[in-house]
Amino acid sequence: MSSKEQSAMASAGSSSSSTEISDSMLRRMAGQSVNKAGLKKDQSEINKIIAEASKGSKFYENEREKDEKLGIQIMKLLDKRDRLLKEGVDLRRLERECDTFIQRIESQRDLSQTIVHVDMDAFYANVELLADPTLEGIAFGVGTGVLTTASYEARAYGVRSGMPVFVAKKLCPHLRMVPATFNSYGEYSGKVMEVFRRFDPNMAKVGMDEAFLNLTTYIQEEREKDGTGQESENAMHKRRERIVRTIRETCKKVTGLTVSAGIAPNKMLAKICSDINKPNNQYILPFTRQAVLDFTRTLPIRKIPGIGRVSERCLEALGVITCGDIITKRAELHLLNYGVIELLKAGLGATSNVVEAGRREDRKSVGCERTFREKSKREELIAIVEDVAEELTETLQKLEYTGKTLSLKYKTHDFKLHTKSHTLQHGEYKTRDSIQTWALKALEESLPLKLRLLGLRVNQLRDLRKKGGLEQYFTNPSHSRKLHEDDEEAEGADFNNAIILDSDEDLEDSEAAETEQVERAINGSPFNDAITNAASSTAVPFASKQETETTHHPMISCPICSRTFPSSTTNQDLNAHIDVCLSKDTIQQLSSRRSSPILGSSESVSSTGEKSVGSKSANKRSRRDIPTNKEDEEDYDFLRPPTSRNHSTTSSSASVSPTVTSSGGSSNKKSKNVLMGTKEAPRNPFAFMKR
DNA sequence: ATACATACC
DNA sequence: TACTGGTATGTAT
Repeated sequence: MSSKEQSAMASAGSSSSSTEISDSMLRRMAGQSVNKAGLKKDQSEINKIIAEASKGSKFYENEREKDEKLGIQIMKLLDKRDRLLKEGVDLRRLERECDTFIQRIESQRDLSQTIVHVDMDAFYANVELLADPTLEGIAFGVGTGVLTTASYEARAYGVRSGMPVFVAKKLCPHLRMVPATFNSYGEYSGKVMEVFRRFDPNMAKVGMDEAFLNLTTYIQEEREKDGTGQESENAMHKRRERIVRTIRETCKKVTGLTVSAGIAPNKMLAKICSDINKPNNQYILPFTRQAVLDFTRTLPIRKIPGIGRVSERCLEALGVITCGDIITKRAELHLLNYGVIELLKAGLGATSNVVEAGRREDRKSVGCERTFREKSKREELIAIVEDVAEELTETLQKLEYTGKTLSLKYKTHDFKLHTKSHTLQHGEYKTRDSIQTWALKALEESLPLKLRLLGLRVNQLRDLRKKGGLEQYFTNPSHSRKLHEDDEEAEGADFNNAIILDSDEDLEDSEAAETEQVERAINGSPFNDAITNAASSTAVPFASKQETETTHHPMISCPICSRTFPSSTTNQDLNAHIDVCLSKDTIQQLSSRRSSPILGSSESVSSTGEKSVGSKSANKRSRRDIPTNKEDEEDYDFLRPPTSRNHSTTSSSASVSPTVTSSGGSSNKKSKNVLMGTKEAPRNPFAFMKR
């Protein structure tokens, strides 16, 4: 048994002598933003204080249980791996399969787009600072009960967003707390987003305080104005840096708030880079394949968006700590069915560079929930559900959606989450009554209960602003429409009327469902072909998409070493070359000699983190403060995880490189991404844990 | 279709 | 004493 397994056993088993807190628990209690943050104090000391402070609480007990379960899952995972290996699975074959994935990913690596991630520094805290200058230089937090943000002075003590106030006070006894004022954040957010839009009208907002920009078009236009022709890579580098500095200075001038930024050829890298020189600074990654690979090789996997605490632990158990390890351990990851392709893309730093504004049609659900002090009286719980239902109804009406399925969520006193949902066959949730009726029924059949949270959410939405019927397919093909254009008077509408008029009816026209089928029909899945080909040991087509689709080169070139071959070269020969090339070049470069464990703490990559959390304050919240300003209308402008989209292809403003379209023509019902991507294998750690 | 888990801001 | 709220997406059944 390896030492890895032993340590997995140790953390899974009963590591609870009454004084000892297991390593994983220490990390778990440290909270989600810990890895992103730079720390002045010794982190392990801080972690101990945090865990010690909440030990014995129901919250802690629940976390400990989850931690234990995870440990067991991880053991099963390792068992499964060992069993498969003992059964003589052909690791070499899996490795070769992965190598064709790598080759494919490399062939589509796109360095032509200038992607920027802009991220406001300690957003809520700095807005509060503007309103109250006495907070200057002071360790303070924003929020009540739980911190949504901590000032940089507070962070020096290990105080983090998402941390309960009482724990934060243990770390920093003189911590001052100020309540959150969400309306003002919305106003400032609107102002900075406006600034960002000047540089990329198609900017993708990510929550209140960050955004992705594609500066490619802006840069090109600026160069045309200058009369600058072709530029050296060095000149481009300087130009990118200068423009981003201008963006940040403009934000500061307009709002008084500081911004940090990351500049890179795709979203994942840009996002990671925006953290490096935080606060109030920027970081640019050179736009070369080599620089990207050097950067990712030692990058801790936890930095990859979508890899959270749980995935981190699973991967760690497999010996995958850095992105470089993903390449080294690719065969094992593939063996365990752990979304290798997505991991490889991240590991190679070749992820999506598509920046587009969120569209209204993208919204999938609308919900509302609240936390309160433990309650178990039937009448009290009913009153809360009624209240939540009322608020949800108003939100739905304001946003102009109805939905087919409704779910009730509740958290018991011991922090266990439960959901119940119901979908209407012939009608839609639309009125307060229709929502309340089912919600109350669902609650009552679960009673008696001791609860601390109740929430309702509507799924399977129908957009009331979108025309139903067939004409939608002929008129405005969804993409070109932007948000602002059609929501002028959204806030002026009178919904009380609607409530009365619709009273209790569920029956609504439900014809708008065909859309998905249309979308499915045009989805191709090039990667499926790759998988199929690899599995049947057929050679992978060698040329990149550009080559196959936009031109007809008589020669085929290796995307790794750029060597060219006559088109008559057989697939077998080509594959042989790939093997050699990959093992020589990419793989050696990527596999860290020995993934140095020092990286985790010596922080070559991160420095400070932040992240505002939450939006509405808990408990008491009048229905009147439903957002009403224009930026709030944009709340559906959320982020798709950068790694879940595929790169290259049209980024709306990409005029620099030729547009590339999907090549694989195969059909795959699961794929959602028209651009090129399939979802690929899932990244969920439990996918490969079953049985 | 439903329930639950993970992740992000 | 004390641990948010809103959204997405994936898996299991």
